[in-house]
Amino acid sequence: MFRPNKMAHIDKPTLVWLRDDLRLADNPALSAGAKAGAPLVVVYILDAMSEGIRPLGGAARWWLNGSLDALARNLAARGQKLVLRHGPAVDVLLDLATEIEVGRVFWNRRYGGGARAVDAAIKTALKDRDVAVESFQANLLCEPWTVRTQAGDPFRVYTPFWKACRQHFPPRPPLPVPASMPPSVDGLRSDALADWRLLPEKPDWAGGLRASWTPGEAGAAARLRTFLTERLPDYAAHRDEPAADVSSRLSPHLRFGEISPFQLWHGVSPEALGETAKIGQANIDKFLSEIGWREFSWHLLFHQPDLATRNFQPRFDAFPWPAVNQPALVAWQQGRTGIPIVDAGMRELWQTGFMHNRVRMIVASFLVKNLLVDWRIGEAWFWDTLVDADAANNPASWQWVAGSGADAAPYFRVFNPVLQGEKFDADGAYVRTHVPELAGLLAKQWIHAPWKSGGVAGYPDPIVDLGATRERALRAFAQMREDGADFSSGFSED
DNA sequence: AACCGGTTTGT
DNA sequence: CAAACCGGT
Repeated sequence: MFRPNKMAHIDKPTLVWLRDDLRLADNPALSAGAKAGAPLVVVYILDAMSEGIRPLGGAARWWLNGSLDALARNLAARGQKLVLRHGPAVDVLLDLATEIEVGRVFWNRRYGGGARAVDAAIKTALKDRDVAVESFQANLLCEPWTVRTQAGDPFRVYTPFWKACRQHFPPRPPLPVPASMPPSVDGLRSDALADWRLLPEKPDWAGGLRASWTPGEAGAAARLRTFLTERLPDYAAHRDEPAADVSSRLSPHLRFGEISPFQLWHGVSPEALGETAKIGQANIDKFLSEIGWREFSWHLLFHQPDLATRNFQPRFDAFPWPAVNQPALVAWQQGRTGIPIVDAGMRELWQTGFMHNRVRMIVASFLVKNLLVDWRIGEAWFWDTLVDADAANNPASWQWVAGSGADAAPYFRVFNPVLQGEKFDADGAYVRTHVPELAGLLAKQWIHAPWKSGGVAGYPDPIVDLGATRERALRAFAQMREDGADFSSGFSED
């Protein structure tokens, strides 16, 4: 009959905890909170302390500041507020739950090892207090535990993984922005965003980021519109050309959850594009397969939580990385290696917080194979400087290039940055954009190898010989293969 | 999601 | 003589 324990939470506030899902549209946790018929508290927690949660890099901190600012404004326009708190998420969340006598807590799932441990601990503690907790699928099209080989193992190869993932399609349609949201709880304390000091101070190095990006849900939607109308029609043919400007540039928006993969999947569906768009299926499939690589990376991280520190293929544990050549590493970071396309990429990264995907592979191959620098060191630099680095894609991609990863480039695949430049930046437009020393100084036949024409004043000679370092890398990797008795590879037992 | 050196093929 | 092809790394 009358069941006070079950009814008790109805009027108690609902807490929606936002993390990497800083959007109002297609946000299942927020939509559930809006419908719960109780006061709604929306919180974001800056957690730089919990074990296994990687502190944000500098570029990501800049982005987060803009994204939270945009989110707070969007909420305010709908009569809601964003509560900001900082500290270890378990403590902060449980304190807030007590403070507002919370009835229910909703969030969208995370998939990193440390993040899942935090969420599980909070869920247990809340349930012990008789608080209802519900989590939602919002940030991946395929929950990692639902995609298995016929033998029941996680996939180690991309193509069959994506095929299996696609068996679940079509994904659910995106949810609309909640039509209305109940008001928050009066008098709740919130940190001031500015006090988090997410923005660089002196020096203010973020000018190039401000010029390149608009963090926030509206910026993400604008990028998607531009992509669908201006870039997707040429995507398959030109996505590997860094000067072509056909990539979506949605990665940082996806990273912070300002747009969801569900919105993207449906955004490129024939129904959404309309019959007049005449965008070939090859373009759509190519774009979706990039979404697939994102899914695959999170799938890998789910099954190997220490993907950022441990080789996916254990035989790489025996690889004898030499002591780091510090001047060479700095030259790479600063874009002064004397290899034009490498320097162009590294300077694009430093300037804009982004690098074209093809160029990421080239600069990573150069660091790992030509300079023989441990992939973790490159991964850490990208983590600090990219606006889109996340806990899964960044390490998975570095391991892919190094050859230690899942479905990775074989160890003997050493990119030749001159040939890559000639193939994918044939007229040198990308190099000229980012390496001003080389702009206008050279006929295009030397733009990717200026030393062959006697060099260019003000631009360094190559710091290494590409042919000799290639041979050195092939010898080192071959040696590892001979030495390694353990050819097993892949996921830890879990 | 390569590269390289050597060989064969095609005009 | 350049492009295509091939096998090995």
